[in-house]
Amino acid sequence: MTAPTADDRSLPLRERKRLRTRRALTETALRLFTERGFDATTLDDLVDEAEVSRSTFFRNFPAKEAVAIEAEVELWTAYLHRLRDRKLSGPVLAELHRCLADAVTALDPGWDGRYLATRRLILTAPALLAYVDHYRTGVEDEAISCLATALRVDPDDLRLHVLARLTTTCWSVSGRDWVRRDGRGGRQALVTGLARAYRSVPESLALSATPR
Amino acid sequence: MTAPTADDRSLPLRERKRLRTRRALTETALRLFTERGFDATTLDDLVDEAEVSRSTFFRNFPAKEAVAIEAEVELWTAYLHRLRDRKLSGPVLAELHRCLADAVTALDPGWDGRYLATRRLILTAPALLAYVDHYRTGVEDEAISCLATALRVDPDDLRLHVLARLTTTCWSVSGRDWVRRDGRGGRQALVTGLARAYRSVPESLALSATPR
DNA sequence: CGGTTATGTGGGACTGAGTGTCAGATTGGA
DNA sequence: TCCAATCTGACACTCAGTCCCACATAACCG
Repeated sequence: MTAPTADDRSLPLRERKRLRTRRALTETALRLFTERGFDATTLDDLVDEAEVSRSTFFRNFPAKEAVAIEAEVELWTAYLHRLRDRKLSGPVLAELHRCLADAVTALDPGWDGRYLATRRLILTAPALLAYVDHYRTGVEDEAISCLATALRVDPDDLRLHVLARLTTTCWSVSGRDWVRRDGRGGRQALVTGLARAYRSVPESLALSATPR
Repeated sequence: MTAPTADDRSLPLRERKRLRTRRALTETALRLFTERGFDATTLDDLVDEAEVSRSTFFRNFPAKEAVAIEAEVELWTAYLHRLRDRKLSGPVLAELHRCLADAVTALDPGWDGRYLATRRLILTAPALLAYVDHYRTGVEDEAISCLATALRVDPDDLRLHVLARLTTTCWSVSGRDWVRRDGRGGRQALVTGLARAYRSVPESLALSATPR
């Protein structure tokens, strides 16, 4: 489950190079965007600093925004991966929770810092926020199709949509909280917060307004 | 609740003109995008056909995508409007449902056709889909802040996030279904489908996988 | 090992969205 | 009727993203 690193000798040379440039780009991007701002940093600045061509950039990332949210992508990729592999049994919401929590736990040690940087960046750049919103929708769709297959249910079944969105909602709220505390408590605190979020889901439907 | 039309004599002339150009732009846009495709239609094509300048376009819409999803905006604007005005009492999810259903019902008669055209367009243009995803997130955030104020609850309370997202989820599924049937059954069918969606929300949490 | 093929890279030209500015027109008010 | 506020059109500019082609380098095979 560990992501292949650029110096993994088992990979063909070409693949290793690709990973190296990818990593160079994400690192440089996070640094430049943080220092100068997302909008103020042009793609030319970035590829210049990372010493690759614009062509190469677009062969690795579909858009300027994409290189800034690698940490987000790593998380959801791991989540979907687990969801696909897992034999589901029992309440589905709990299964989704488990997949997400496991995914978070297994991410490489440097992820925390990268994710914090990414989230902070997003707070300053509307374009990034829009990009993440749409990206997560894609993740939800993937999750729905996984579930539909695994449970042998119509992909249009509302229940799947609700469950898939609940997962991103729980993440969104607990993740934001974690970032607000600057990641204090580390991975453990994040997982704990996530669990609390999932626990309070059932209360949501019961929420009632008392007219004053 | 009826949107002001371009020939409402009670409005100052300036405002009437503004509405007229807005309407010209949305109508032309929907037509051109449908005929030639969203990507294949340039902004110059559009403003040329609508007989306004590019400057005027960007004074009315923040992006090319925005002019294509006016029907979507009308819906959610009406929803949020009702949500703000309404005195909430009882189960909040039911209240949200009521706001949305009322909003749909009250929209002007031409809305059906415009919305169908918009949704079909979105199926063909990824950029539009991304734009709508992000737009709806904004609506959810607005709804959350409304609810937080009305219920005197922390805006970070997960329950509000869940409720706000459930609303867009229910809409998304029932709306897609309605569009797939080419809007057959009209507004009434849409509202009925929406009600069914809301009804099946509680079952979602209970959904359980039976290992085979 | 040497030669061939496939794949990746850099460079440059091009399109089109979105922004800023400014002079001129149009509206609202006195 | 005249003035001030506001809106419009036109133009120049930046930058993201696409396309294409010559060249290099890795992978494969005899």
